[in-house]
Amino acid sequence: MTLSTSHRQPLAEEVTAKLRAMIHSGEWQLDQRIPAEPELMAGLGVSRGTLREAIKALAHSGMLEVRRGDGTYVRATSEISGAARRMYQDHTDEHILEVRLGLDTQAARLAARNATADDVTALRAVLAEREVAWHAADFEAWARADWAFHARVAQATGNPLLHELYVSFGDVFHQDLLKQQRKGRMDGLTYEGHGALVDAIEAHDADAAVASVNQNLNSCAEWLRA
Amino acid sequence: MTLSTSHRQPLAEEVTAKLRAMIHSGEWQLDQRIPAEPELMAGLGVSRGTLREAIKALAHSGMLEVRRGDGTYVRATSEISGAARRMYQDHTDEHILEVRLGLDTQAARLAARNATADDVTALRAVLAEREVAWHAADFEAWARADWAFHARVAQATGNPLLHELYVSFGDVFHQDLLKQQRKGRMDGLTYEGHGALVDAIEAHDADAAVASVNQNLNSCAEWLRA
DNA sequence: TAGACATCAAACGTCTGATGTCTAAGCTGG
DNA sequence: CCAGCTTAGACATCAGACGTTTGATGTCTA
Repeated sequence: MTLSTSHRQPLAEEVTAKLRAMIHSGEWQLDQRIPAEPELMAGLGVSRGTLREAIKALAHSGMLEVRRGDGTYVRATSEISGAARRMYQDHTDEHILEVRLGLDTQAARLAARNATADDVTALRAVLAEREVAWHAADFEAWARADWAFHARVAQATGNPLLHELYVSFGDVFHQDLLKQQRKGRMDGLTYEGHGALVDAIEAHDADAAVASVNQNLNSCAEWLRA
Repeated sequence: MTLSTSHRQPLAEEVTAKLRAMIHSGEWQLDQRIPAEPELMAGLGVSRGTLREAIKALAHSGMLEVRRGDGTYVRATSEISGAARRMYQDHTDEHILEVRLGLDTQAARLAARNATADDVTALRAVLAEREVAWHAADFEAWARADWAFHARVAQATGNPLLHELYVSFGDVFHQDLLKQQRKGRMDGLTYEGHGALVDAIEAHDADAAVASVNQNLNSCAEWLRA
């Protein structure tokens, strides 16, 4: 804590926090339109200007999209994923994948070092969900479970920052997966490999975990280039 | 502009962009107080509400700090470094270092694959600066050169996203290094190692580059724990 | 003279009301 | 059934006023 903020928090900040909480808690779902300004004014007991400052702040960070004449929509569930959205806009899939590979590798290494038995159990459970969705050809459920697996690995590292990054980037990556599917090029290339990763984590074998991730994502990179 | 803005961009967005440009261009320096709202209103030709929305957006992203009764100050030079500032506030040095290790490793691997002769030349130049600063006991210059080296490695990867991340996080990491120095525990542990990394990059030896980074940052991690 | 206190101007925080502009949906006539 | 028009609702912007906080200045006292 560098600055001792003796000055009390402005009202607009509180309102921003409340709106963020509404989104994060899921009360306002993704892509849903939130109530109009007058209604929110009444509900929160603040003036238009204050409310608009709060909304604009969240809009600027990418969580909300304000459509003039229409309404305001939830576009992301956290600030970081808002940044991720812009990231996706400005960079190619391959470059993003390279950065992800760096994080995935490190996550695998740390998870192998720090994962508990509960972590391993949870990982296998998510993997089972993923398999069920695969066989049911429910692509959306599969993508969700796939990302949940990666996020769970990050959680198993015991590094909250890494976990936060994965959770926050989740909906953007998820959306990207869906986009890939629309290209009609989703064969089962990442179907295997995750099981080996869990085995390596359970055995606390960091090298094997890293190797598993490398193999998995390298093939994914080739697939992107194809 | 990637998104087809069928709807015209709101005025407040334009103002936000102008303010951001003022900061990014260096016209408003770090920690400097920007002109008061009435003055900006006149200069930009917008009403106070519109101006305040723009300011608040930047404040929320961490670039500006608005101090009631005093004025508004520049606190970061980009949105990402604003996010980095908050990241530093919420997580321990060790966890941040773990994430950085993941990125540094990947940067080294990709730089070894993609670096050009010019990249290598530039890297050696930065390293020379760093050494000069070290012998001159100019810690600030050393920290700046050290980070410039890492950023240059990221640039050599040919991955603009990775480069952007390093550049944007620069001032925050730089500040962190200075904080470490204040703890009075800055011995020359990272003095060596970077030379070996450049050699590996020049030889396009990815494994050696990764090994160099691992050794370097692992010792750094131990130093943090000490 | 040095420190504590009172005062003031500047700057941001918030509220209110009015008006402009855009969007999506409903209506209408063919 | 559809194309074009109309309209209600929603956000965008402006203007003015007043409240609250802060930093600086001046003044008084020990």
